[in-house]
Amino acid sequence: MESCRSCLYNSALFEGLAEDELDYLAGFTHYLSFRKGETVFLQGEDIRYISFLKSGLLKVFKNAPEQKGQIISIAKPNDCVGLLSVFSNRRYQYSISALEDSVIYYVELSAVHHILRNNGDFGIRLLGRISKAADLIINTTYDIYRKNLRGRIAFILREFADDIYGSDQFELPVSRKEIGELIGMTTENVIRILSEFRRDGLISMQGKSVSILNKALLRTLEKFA
Amino acid sequence: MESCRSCLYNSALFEGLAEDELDYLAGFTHYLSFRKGETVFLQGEDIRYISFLKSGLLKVFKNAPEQKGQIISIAKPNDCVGLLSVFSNRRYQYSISALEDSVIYYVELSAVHHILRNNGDFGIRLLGRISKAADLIINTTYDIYRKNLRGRIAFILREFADDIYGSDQFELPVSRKEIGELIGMTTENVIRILSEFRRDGLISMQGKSVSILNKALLRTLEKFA
DNA sequence: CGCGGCTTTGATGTTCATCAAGTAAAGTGG
DNA sequence: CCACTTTACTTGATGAACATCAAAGCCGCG
Repeated sequence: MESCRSCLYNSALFEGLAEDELDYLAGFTHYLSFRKGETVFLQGEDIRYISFLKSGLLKVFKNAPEQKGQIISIAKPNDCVGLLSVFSNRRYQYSISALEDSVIYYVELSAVHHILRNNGDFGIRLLGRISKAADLIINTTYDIYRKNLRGRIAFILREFADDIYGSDQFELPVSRKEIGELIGMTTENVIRILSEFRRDGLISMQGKSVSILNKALLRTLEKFA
Repeated sequence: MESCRSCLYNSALFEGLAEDELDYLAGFTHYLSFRKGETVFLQGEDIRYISFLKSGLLKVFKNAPEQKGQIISIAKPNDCVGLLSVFSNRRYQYSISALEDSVIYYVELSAVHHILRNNGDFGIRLLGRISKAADLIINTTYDIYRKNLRGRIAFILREFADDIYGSDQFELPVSRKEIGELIGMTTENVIRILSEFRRDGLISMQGKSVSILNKALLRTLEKFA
């Protein structure tokens, strides 16, 4: 399938592979579309694919019995979802659902294993990518929990603006409650501090629309609060 | 060097390698001893080896400018130290120092790369180990920050007993301050809660000697507090 | 139309960090 | 080896940060 072939080619994960290797993988690749809100897979399901997000936005979370701080990360296009689980567990350690309409490509794990066996350099690059992903999650987690609540909100606002939307104006793809789960605070305090930021002229906001007005101050808050 | 050869053979990291591959790696392996308190390496140093702990106990930490929550983990024998950084960064992202007298084996990274290039299955196993290590750190970190202070102390006491020493009586290898850095709380509160646990008959303790007296209750605290 | 989930604000209480002050232990130099 | 300094440990008092509880408005949906 030509579209799969070109998608693999564009994916950072498979960069450096030879033409024939990409062709081989393309034969074991398909994609699925998900509507906003739909579940992609659930924690505990069997892993049979390496999956990566082509377009849209996903949330990665632990579906623990109503606990807090259960959203691990937000995946954006070209992220490999569940990469950490893929090689260490037979089953997913996280659940994934779509925050926006999304398209996900699936490459059969057995086919990736086949390439890995014959191409050690690909393995080395994959090791690098997985380590970097893990490093990032670990560092981010420690960072967030060192900050006070204002710092956490500042952090997540800047992350949406810079890393996800590339713009200081955006629509929040998540509820206040989900923001709370993402950065470890209660819904009420998320709302309180967002309101406070609006009162102080740091942001403007109505519903899920947010504009960042004073990014410099936001960055300062993120660091020193 | 025969001792290196047999050590590699016993290390879980290299299991599944052929005789000649182990021989090859042994030629690029050496070991060093560290006294309690000595620095093994510092965050920012160049990575040239895959290193694993043969005996002793290490602490893995961020040497941020006096911040809290800066100890990432405690490494015990057969753990690969800095494994997460090895494939993703040229320099260590963490510092390591010895909590007890320790012996560390070093395998030259270039030699490991050489094996990886020619043995894809080794790469797959390494991917699994790295993913598992990352998964564990991430899960543990989230777990700890969900708990209240009593739960955190209960957690770390059980971890020392079960995972590190395999006994309900042990000598703490770390100061109260370091416990605080490990589980994200102040030194004073570490002491307060340890004292409280002693008053309530959960543990007995003098100096760094600890005996766990009521493990069931400790486990309950760990879960529901 | 009414129900449930999301949002918002205020009041209250708990948990935890900070500050302070003192004792014990451990290293250091004469 | 002893005075001296520093570092670790301990307890109590205080205050700040944050969660919890409560109540009301809002919105989408069956």
